[in-house]
Amino acid sequence: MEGTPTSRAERRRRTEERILSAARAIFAERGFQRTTIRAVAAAAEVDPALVMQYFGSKQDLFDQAVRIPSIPPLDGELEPVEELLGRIGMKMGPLPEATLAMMRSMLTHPDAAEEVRGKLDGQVAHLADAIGTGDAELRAALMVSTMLGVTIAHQLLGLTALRGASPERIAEALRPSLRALADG
Amino acid sequence: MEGTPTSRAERRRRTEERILSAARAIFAERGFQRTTIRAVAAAAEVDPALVMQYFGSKQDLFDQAVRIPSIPPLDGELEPVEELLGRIGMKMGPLPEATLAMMRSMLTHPDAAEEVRGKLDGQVAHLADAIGTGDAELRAALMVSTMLGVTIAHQLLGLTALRGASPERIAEALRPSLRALADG
DNA sequence: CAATTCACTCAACGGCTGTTGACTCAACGA
DNA sequence: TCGTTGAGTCAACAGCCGTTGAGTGAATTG
Repeated sequence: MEGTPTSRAERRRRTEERILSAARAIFAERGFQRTTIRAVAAAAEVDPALVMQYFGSKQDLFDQAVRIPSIPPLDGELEPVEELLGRIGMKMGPLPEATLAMMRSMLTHPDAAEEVRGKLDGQVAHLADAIGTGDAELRAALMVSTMLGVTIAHQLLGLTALRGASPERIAEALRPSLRALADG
Repeated sequence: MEGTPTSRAERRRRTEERILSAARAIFAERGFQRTTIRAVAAAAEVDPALVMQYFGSKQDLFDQAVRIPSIPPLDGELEPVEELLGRIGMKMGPLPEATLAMMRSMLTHPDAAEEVRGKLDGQVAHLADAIGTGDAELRAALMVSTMLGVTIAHQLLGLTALRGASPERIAEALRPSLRALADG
């Protein structure tokens, strides 16, 4: 009926995306070590060997599945602290699976640890520039660490007191705390 | 020369402690999954089978090595927020290896996750009582999450900006932020 | 001293894992 | 139409892991 609904290139594209999607989900749920090529393949309804053939190794699969689009934080235009405080809510909402996978693995997978550390160091430097005064770097690091801790407690650990709270309420309650760090 | 420097009971006690110590160190450094009975045995200079014989299973070894003395938080006497803020410094200093092992594993080992979640929930409830007003539980949870985040960033991830900072400086910089959460 | 207990070792099993190479067969190009 | 490409499968290998059971020899007990 249709003229080739499944070209070879199309099929390949879709299968690759199915594998990447399954990988993201399972990496986010179980972390790097406990994620199995076989489990990813099963979730993608594909033979395990195909995953290897397409992505080379488990580590390569992790790299490609979990690579974050990495929206550069508006380089050049120095985002003021105020606007960052306004964005808190977004960071509390449902995060991309790639980010969750990274965070899930960062304490037990050295590569993930280095990747996250690098990204956080970048955020710290960016924030410290916007703050400027005295021990800006330390306070910026504490702001980033705070966001990290709340995200972990909320999304990864599921602290009881946070499980029912909406991103907006969390962001609102958190704002004075972060402002106290941003100022002196 | 000496009269029985090594009684049977003594030898056993020391060997057990050697195994537990090695287990704590490796669990803290690599987390549950990546820790090998063989690696623990090697570090304790003992046959892997002996670890099994003494502790039953890897999970049991983890439980016993990582069990925290669990100083009850002075039940009965409601510790005021002020005193807790004073204790921040201690929590930033070198933590017991058992605690580090627990934290290292909490994102990838369900049992560790539940244990940590339970402990943190307890701290939240305790703190919320001391706060009292309005949405005390949410703000208490954010205080605990902040401490968690800073500890992770400092001890487990090694954020560059935090690596050179003394516990006292971190505690001092953090205090206004936590006070903002404790008040309205 | 003889019998027993027990700390400790040795060698192996069975399962799971990442990874590989040979194979099948439908889509493709000439 | 026919040879080639390439998506996808199948079966297996090799290594590591938790765990086990039989064994050894020194400390203990009577």
